[in-house]
Amino acid sequence: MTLFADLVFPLPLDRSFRYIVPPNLAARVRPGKRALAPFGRKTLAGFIVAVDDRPPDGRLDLKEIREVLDPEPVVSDRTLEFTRRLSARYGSSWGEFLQAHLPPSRELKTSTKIKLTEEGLAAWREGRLSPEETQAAGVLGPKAFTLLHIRRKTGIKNPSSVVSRLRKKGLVEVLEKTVPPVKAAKTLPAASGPAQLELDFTVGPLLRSALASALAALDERRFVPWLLFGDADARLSGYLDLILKVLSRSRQVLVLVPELASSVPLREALERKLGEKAAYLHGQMADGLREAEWRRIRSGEARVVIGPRSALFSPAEDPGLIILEDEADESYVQSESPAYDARRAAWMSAADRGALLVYGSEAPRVEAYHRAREGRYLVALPSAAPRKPAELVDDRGERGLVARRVLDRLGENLRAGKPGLVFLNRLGYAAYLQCPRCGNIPRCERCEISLSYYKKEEKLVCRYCGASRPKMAACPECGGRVMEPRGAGVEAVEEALRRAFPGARIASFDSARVRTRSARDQAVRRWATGAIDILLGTEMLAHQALPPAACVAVLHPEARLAHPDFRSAQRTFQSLGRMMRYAGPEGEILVQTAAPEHHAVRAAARRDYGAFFEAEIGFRKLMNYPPFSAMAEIVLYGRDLRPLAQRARELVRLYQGFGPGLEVTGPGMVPPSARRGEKGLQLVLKAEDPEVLDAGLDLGLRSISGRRSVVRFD
DNA sequence: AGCACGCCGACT
DNA sequence: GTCGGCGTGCTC
Repeated sequence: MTLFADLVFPLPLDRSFRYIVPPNLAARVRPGKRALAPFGRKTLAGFIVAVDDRPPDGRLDLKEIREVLDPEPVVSDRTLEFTRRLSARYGSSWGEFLQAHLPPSRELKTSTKIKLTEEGLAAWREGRLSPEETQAAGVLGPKAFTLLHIRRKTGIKNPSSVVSRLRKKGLVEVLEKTVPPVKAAKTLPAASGPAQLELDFTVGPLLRSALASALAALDERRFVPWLLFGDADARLSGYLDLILKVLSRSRQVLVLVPELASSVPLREALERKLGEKAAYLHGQMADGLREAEWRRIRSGEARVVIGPRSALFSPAEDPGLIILEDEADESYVQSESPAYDARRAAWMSAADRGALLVYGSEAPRVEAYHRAREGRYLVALPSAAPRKPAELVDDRGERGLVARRVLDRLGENLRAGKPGLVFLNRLGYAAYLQCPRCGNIPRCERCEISLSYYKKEEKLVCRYCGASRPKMAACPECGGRVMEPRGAGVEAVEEALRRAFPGARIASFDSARVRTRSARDQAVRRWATGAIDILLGTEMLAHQALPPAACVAVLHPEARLAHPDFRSAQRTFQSLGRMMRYAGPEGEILVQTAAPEHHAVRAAARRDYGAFFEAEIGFRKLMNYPPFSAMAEIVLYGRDLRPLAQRARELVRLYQGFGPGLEVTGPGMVPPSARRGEKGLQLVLKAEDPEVLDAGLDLGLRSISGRRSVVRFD
């Protein structure tokens, strides 16, 4: 009887491939092990996901697997099932999800080295080669080097074409080896839970009642979700209580954070209380370190794992608690392959492990809050210290860029020796230039959006593709002699502040000015030591850890409301809230806005999530947006708009004929920033029934070709 | 992802 | 006239 094995590869493919298992390997094939198999013109390591004795219908030209790589499965059955469901849900690669679960020592990277043959050496000596070939051969000599090495030494832009030419002539030899990036230990450490924590402590009063039932569930390995709603301090102490409780039950804890920086207080508190270092896993870590951390987690030595969304794939086999800090943060969505939403993935993972899942937030997504309230898993924490509301400054009818009232308050604080923070989320001097005579606005030729104006550099810059050109003196359309700046940016505000406060030490913190890590650290240090009177910044500043300011002014937080996105009100509420947090408990906050009556601005200024939620959920209901429907965004990518538009139109037509219950909007242009140089067309799908959306995505993704990305809002 | 096949511009 | 660009499609 012949056996067949289905393999998935760590490539962005959403299918499995069936191979014949030769009789000598039949005893060793098993799901969860990897096998070497011919794929295209290469031999790749793929994961065995199924083994059976039924031949596939139709196809007879199957290839055989070459080798079974692992003596034991490298992923558990649970991981196989979890990754299968993830890939089905997000239409992305099963193999890539599996690969993400492995330590660096189990990754196989192909190292390609190039070597001159005898003949090539002779040809080089005799000068029979073209200039580029001579250069490349000169670098190579008789020893083998990588393509990257050739490019670095010679400056040849595309060494692979030179090398392939040489190879066709038999002058070079290409050596391929698959090697793990770090020494592979023969075996993985045995998966093991942590030792029981012998520690006496008392839980803060905040959580006591909710905790009792969650712990009862934990003891029965029953899944329990929480939305832990409260400010950062209250959440931190809640997390600590939970972590200690779960550790005392000999189960590991997984903490997902948006950025490493936001996990510092938690890591420090854990070290103080437990005297142990939480394990940290991140894709950009050096392989050796990642390997060591991976082993520490797998063996149960590290009891707490902290990391970004990918830490969900860490080898903690049986965590009792998964915390997802700041659930509204967009970094939990990965749109490149393998695409997934870590919030949903964490839910799935906790559900099959019988773990407690805790989403934490001070300003959760309204869909998350709604679901938590409906599902009775909202756990609200009382605020440690009530904070003062912000003062709304209506600037309609103001003459200056910065409202009189804002200048007054900044000035008075300055005179009292108290520095101020000013936020405006717009780079450059002006959003665009416009000719007052003919109304012409200079646009980027590639992206067709208006160009931002940078005054100091006298440049116009495209904020999507980064292309820049010198500022024109006259209108290119009508020859008018002035081009007026419209839509003030940080550079203009800086100018206005310098005029208003001559002699004050004013600094600007934005991505155009503060490019490097060290420049960023230096700016933060200068602010912390009181060397800056007024610090001006964009959204980027709102992601720094800064000491609080006596006075915080936020200019035009409503700007993003103009974005055609159903989440723009929520984003406005969240970002305004984040900026307001930089005012200490005693700090004064001014919000200068042209939309003081908008619910997101008003509620944020009053720090009233409840009011925001009620208004926003009403709007979502009215418009049939999530959580009242399921939505997904499909983006098609390509260099040229025309073929792209063709594909998009076909897809729209397909969906229009799909039947009732599925609504399609678009196509619309998306910022090409995500993929450099490429254009993107976006379609939005909406369905009241999530299963209809699933079916729609299934159909659409099967019938379109070319590069695409899919994001589900769920 | 890689790689091959297949049609339109600058040149040994 | 050809080399080579990348658009398109396929990998058991």
